[in-house]
Amino acid sequence: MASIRDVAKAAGVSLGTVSNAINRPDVLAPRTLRKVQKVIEEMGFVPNASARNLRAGRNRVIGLVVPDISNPFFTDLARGVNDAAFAAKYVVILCNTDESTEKEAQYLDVLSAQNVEGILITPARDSNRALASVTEKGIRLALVDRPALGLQACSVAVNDSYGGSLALTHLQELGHRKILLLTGKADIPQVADRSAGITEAIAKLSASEQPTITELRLDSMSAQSAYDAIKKRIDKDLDFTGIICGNDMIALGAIRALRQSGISVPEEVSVIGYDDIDFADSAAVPLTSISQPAYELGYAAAELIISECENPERHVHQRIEFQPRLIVRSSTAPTTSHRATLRIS
Amino acid sequence: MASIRDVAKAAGVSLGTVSNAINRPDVLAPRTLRKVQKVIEEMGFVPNASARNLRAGRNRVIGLVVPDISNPFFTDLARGVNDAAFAAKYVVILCNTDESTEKEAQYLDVLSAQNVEGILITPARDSNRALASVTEKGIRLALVDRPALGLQACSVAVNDSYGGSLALTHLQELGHRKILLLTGKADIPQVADRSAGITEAIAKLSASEQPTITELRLDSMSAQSAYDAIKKRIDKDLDFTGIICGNDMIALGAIRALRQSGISVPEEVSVIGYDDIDFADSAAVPLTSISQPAYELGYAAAELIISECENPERHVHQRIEFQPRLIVRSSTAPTTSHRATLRIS
DNA sequence: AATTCTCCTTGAACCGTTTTAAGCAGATGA
DNA sequence: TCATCTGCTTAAAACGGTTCAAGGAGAATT
Repeated sequence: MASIRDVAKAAGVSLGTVSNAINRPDVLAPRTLRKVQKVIEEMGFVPNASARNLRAGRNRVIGLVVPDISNPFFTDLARGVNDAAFAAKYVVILCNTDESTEKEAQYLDVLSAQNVEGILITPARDSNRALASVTEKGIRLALVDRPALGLQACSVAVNDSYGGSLALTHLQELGHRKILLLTGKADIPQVADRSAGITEAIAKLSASEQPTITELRLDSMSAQSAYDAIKKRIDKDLDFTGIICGNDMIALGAIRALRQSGISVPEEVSVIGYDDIDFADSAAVPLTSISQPAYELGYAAAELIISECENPERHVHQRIEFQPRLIVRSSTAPTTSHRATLRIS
Repeated sequence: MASIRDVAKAAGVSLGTVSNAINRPDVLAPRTLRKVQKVIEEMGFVPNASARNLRAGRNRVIGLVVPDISNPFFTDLARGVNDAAFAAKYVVILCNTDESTEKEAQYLDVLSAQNVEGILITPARDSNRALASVTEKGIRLALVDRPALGLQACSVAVNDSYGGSLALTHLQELGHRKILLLTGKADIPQVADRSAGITEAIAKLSASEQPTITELRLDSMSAQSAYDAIKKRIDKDLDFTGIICGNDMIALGAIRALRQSGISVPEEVSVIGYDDIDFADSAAVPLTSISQPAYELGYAAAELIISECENPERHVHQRIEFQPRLIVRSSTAPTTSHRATLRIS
């Protein structure tokens, strides 16, 4: 392992000159610069990041903390983060919390021990205490897909409330009046915001047009648990004509359960997903879904925190909000009664 | 930012004692230990990883270099790596090469600058030179899903040749004699190995039973490029009854193209994917696929490299090989002639 | 020729840890 | 009482860089 001293000796210059050759090539005489660069090249010298960081207090590392990287939304997000980081010569440490507050706290500790410059996080719940202690250690924070409640930090989000209203309005316009909301735990902020958006959208409708909502909370937002929940529900009677799902995996699981019980989608029940994952298009019933710009979200978040790291004094915290879009495919359709109405008019 | 000195001052002991409290609690007198721990707790002191690493030469960071994290195979793999790393209190830097040798080399540079202890890599092509220079810098290497050609390194892989033969044998037994191989560039090792497995499997058959293979190389192993390729191919005539795909995304794209052209799957053409991604089950036509234990692969690879980092002198390089499995769903079926044959006999 | 300026280069301090040899009590044995 | 031992604690030397004040060599000016 060559050190900067070895290079200096080999090039016949002082250690400081080698450092300059690396970090401020312009202060060196061209001849000296070339000479040093040649030696660096020959020896395959790579500056030790730890030593560098120790002195400079910077290391070009950021942490990304997400609930579940297997979820395509976060996969895309992670790619966005990675690409933005790579472009700025930063590096990303990926952390999976599996929605566990405890694991999140542990990862936060590890990241601050690693001295990362910034952390991009989608907090599973309101983990404000843990987050506050991170900022106290001088680590910059950016909240992803979640507003910064009282925290001095940037945030990047998709308008979940609007997303919820998009889904509801779509089903409502197709004539659905009894809607099942199949979603995750209420303490997940995204879940709460979308519910709020749905409630608001309903409030704006005239009384006669207002659908009734039944909520069903899943412990895990996976296809399997949606499948199980719907299977159980169907045994009783079918008290809904439309389902709004917390994500596309849930929608896929629900559709599988419905079809296996002989209930056709979208003829008997319409199902709308969330996230518009790549496979929504190739699913057994191509999914109507709410599309979120996950990649762009990640890219923007990384740019934000990197710019804060590079320019702390000039930085002002900001909030970037993306708008979700409704993508209509084949898993939603007008209700039979609505079709009849249309025919009459 | 509290340093170890601040803690020492506050606790009224020397700096070395604080260090001992952290790293070798047993050498301290119980009273001293408690006193120091209390101060550490109160000040929220976290040792600086850079300084630590600089001195100790270790930093508990490993790099994971994969072609594309959006590919569910690598997503699962990354989870496995992350979980194993987390269990050992390591941290993972994720790198996406997009199959580009150049980006791979850049990431390798960044990782060695970061002084990572080890790198887990699925090299896009034979990038032996770049890899060799990494090992020269004292960074340990483990190859994922790829044997170590001449490199002193551990490797973890799935038997791709066997996977290829599984796919071929399945279609062959269903009566298919004209098979299209829809896969990626020939210089991707996995692609080459599977082709080899297919060729070997064919060689073992009697001449009359041997199917003929047509190969079609896609530039990108994505659903879209498969869709385009099949669309173009169909305009001519249908000179195959079965397709073996390089991965499930390709299979999904191919199926979409076939069905849009009025060709039914599996009645007219059987399609077999590779990877058995989560969505294979929920696809328009549930996919027959070759399942790879991606999570386990990642977990094993991370364990291997971490054990090497912890115990360099006792470590011996090893190769772990996992076996793929055939998962039969609805996208493959006997050919019409084969069904006839079965009926007669 | 002496002075002033420029432009580069150098040496030394410092970043926050770990580690090791040395030091210092208090206890034990002679 | 003095020497030896034992059990903790401490001071100081790395680790490999960055940075900055100070120095030195030419070139330009007087």
